[in-house]
Order: sequence, then C-alpha cells, then structure tokens
Amino acid sequence: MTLTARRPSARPAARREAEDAGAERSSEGSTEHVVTHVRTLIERGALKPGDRLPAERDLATQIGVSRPTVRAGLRALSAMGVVRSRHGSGTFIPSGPPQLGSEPLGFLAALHGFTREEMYEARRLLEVGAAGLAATRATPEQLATLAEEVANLFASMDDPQKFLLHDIDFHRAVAAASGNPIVGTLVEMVSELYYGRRRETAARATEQNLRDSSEMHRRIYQAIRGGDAGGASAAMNEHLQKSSAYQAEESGGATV
Amino acid sequence: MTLTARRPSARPAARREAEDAGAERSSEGSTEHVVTHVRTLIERGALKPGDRLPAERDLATQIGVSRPTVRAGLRALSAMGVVRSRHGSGTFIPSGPPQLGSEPLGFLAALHGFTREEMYEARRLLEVGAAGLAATRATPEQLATLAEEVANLFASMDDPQKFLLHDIDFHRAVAAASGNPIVGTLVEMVSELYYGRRRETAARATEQNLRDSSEMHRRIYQAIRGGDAGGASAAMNEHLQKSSAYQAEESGGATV
DNA sequence: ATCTCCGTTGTGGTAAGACCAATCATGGCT
DNA sequence: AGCCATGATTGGTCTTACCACAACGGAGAT
Repeated sequence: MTLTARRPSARPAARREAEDAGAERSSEGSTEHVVTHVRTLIERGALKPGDRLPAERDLATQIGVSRPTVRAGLRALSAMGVVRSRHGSGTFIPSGPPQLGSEPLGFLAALHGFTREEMYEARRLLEVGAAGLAATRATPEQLATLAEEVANLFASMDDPQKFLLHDIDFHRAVAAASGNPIVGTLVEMVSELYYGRRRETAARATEQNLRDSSEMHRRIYQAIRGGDAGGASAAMNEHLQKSSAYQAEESGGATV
Repeated sequence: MTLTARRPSARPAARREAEDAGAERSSEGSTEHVVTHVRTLIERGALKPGDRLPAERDLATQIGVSRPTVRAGLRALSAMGVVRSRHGSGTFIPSGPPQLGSEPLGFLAALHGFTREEMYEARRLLEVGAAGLAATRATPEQLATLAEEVANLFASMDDPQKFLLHDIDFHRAVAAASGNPIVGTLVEMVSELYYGRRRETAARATEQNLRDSSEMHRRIYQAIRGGDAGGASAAMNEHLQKSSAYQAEESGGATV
C-alpha cells in the first residue's frame, strides 16, 4: 500500500523519436525495426560472427522501442539462427561455418508430410553435386577429415547409432569440402532432418548393410581424393539410391 | 541504492502446473514449451495448413505461461515461416506449398559474404537435378505453366526488371514440376536470395543477353516436355553457367 | 602471496496488466 | 434490402517488476 505510486496518468507516448539508425522503412512494425537495425549493423560491418550484440536494454534505447519489442526481434533472429542468446552472458552472432538450423524444415516436414524418398532425393541432388565439387577442390585437411570419417565408419559397424553419426559427419565433410558455403548449409539442413528421422530406426540396419555402406563411403572418398569429379558424383549417387532402397526394404510394406 | 522497496510478498509462482499438453521436455525454457506445444498440435494432426491457431490469450492459459511468452514462441515460429500472424484476425498456418523464407539465408549471406558465383553454383546443383526430375514427372498443368513462363520471357525482353521476375518464376515452376517439395522449397529459398541481389543490377543486361536467355529457357522447357531428363539437366546446367559468366562480365573487374 | 569463496553487477528470461490498432461480425438505420 | 456504425475479438506494443544465470572482483582463509 503505502505509496506505490499508482500514477493514473501513465503516458506511453514518447516513441516516435530515434528514427535515425539508418534505412528505416516506414511501413514496418516496431519489431521489424529491430531486425532491420541488426541487419544494418551487420551490413555495415559493425557486427561480425563471434561478436556480442549490445544488451537488450541498450538496444531498446538505441532503436527507440521497448525491451519486449527488442526481445521479439531478437527471438525472431534467434529462430533464424542469426543470433544465439546465452542467459546471463549476452546475445552473440555465432562464429564458425554458416548454419541455418533444421527446425523450420522439420516443421514443414510435419506439416506437409515429406516422405523418406523425397528426403533422399533432395540429398541426392545436393550431395551428388557437392561430391563432384569436392573432387576438384578439397584441401588436404578436408581430405584428411574425410579419410578419418571413413575409418570411423568401419570402426563402428557394431553400433548402428554411432555408425549413423559418423555417416552424417562424412556427408557433412563432403559438403564442406565442396568449398561452397551455401551448399554446405543446405546439405547440413537436410542432413539434420534426415538424422532426426533415421535415429529412431537405425537399429534395424543389418551388419551387412553397414559393411556395404562403409565400402561405398570409401569409394566416394577415393574418387574425391583422386580428383575424379565424375566418379565421386556417380559413387555418391549410387550410395544414396542404394541407401534409400535398403530403408524401403527395412520398413517393409507397412510403416512409413 | 540500498533499500529499493524489496517487497518480499510478490508471489508469481503458480506456473509448474499445466504440464500435460503432451511430450514436455523438462530441460526447456517456457518459450520452447510454446514451440513444442504447437509442434505437438501439428504432429497430432490438430493443426493443418490453413488452420487458425488459438488466440494468444487462450494459448497462454492452455500451456500455462504468460502471454508475452506465448508471443515469443509464436514470433519464433513466425520467423521460421511456420505460422503467419494477421493483426486483428489471428495466427494462421500458411496454406499452399511449403515455404522456408529467404531471410535467414540473406543474413547468412551478409555475415559470411556469399559470392555470386557461389549462389549460381548452389542453384546449379539443385536446379540441374530438379530439371531432370521434372522431365520425368511434370504434369500437364505444370508443363502448361512452364510454357507460359517461356512465353512471358520472350514477351518481356524490353523490360529487364519484368524479365527477371519471369525468369525467377520459370525456375520456380521447374522446381515445382520436380514433384519434390523439399527440392522446391530449397530452390525457392536460393532463388529469392538471388532475386534480391540481381534486382539491383538487372538493368545492365543487354537485349542480346535476354534473347539468349529466353532461348535457353525455351530449350530447357522443350527437353522437360519431351521427357528428356539428361537433356533437361544439360540445358539447365548450360544456362546457369552462361548466366553466371554473363554477369561476371557485366560487373567487370571492379564491383562484386 | 596465493587461493578460495561469495556477493555484486550485468545480462537474458518470464510475468502481469494495460492500452493501441486492425479486423470482423452484427445490428440498427436509411 | 443495402449500407454504415459499433462493438467484440485478436494481434501489437508499452511499462514495470522480478527471477535466474554468469562473470567479475574483493574479502577472507590458508
């Protein structure tokens, strides 16, 4: 009770100021202002991967909106994978390779019922090309990573779950070796979606499957190492088609 | 600074209830609860494209969090393209083809400096495959759409901006004709990024460029129509490589 | 002198209530 | 019957307050 203010005259107002932080579209909501503001900072070079954004309260005064609105904008950026917030520490722009996050694709999959065949097909288009590019561009380090992942595959034929992880890692490495970050990002996105599904059924794979799979990966690696773009693409194509066929068998005519 | 009220009474509490809406991970923040809740609704089939979500205030009571938290979750979903809010009307799940939005990719481009060549390369990988698939699967309606877009291209050779729009539309149509929604979504995403950049420099294209481009699109269409997967892929490949080369010339040795 | 512990401080995370703005449906008026 | 005003519904924003986590730094113990 006492004197908890209770000012009945609360005047919100005072908001149409601070319209100067560069490139303001007038037809935008306040939340979009936040997003475009951050985008402007990025395009100006004021924000680079690994940097920390100003505190939410500071951003709020800078842009001229309230903190919840700033939070809404940051939440949107976070969902897009552009920033990552760490409680108590701050909001950062992720360093490392560009990444898009597979959650959006996962939602689309749930909404539109993407089939396993469609996922394999999408992977095939991307990764067949990526393998070809990798054959002509892979650096020695990337080749070493690929070789290591092939070894890991052979070494984990007794554990389907571990095998699956290394499987994904190999394909990721191929995408990275393509030297094209956009391709790498797309492959990463689809691979994550694939992994999320495959994880549940990986245990059904027979040891023969895993052996064949390891061998196919090895052939892909060798083609890439030899600079044989056509061979790498062909090997990747064969691998993904066979894998798709294997899994169609596994699930029989019943489940999806 | 010492005695700032410090009212010990405030009892917000009352939140660890309502933990029943299915599949709750305990290690999640409240905002993630909202996202997983919606995801659960989708996976249950309670929400399909075109449906309207419960009002924010209702969702808040259903999930057991405050409205700002619900808004944060919805904002995240909105940024992912999973939902779309219309002021005064409600929050909906977009109908129509699956779509991912190019904004995240745009941010990544700004952050990591994707080059035009990399964009063309990514498009090439995806669309060469998409063209091949389209050749074997395109429905009569899709073929009609493609034919129409080719005609539009020839008809707008005098207006580079309009030409660019139809150009994008044609490639979108090819992706749609591939019959694979994932491929369609990815192509859409990269194409939008491409369009956003190309728009600024499209005016530099010579009429000869546009004429050549129209002709190449026509050849792609004819190969698809003829069911010639190899031909369609080859034509698309040639088209994208030549386009990339043209634009490298346009910008000369100076600008990016 | 060094190390450990703990509090201060800054940061993101959540909550509650109020009001604004756009939309839509409904009822009364013409 | 048709048109327009009005209210209810719903998303959008602001304000304030408090909680939770993390890093920094000083005080005490060893």
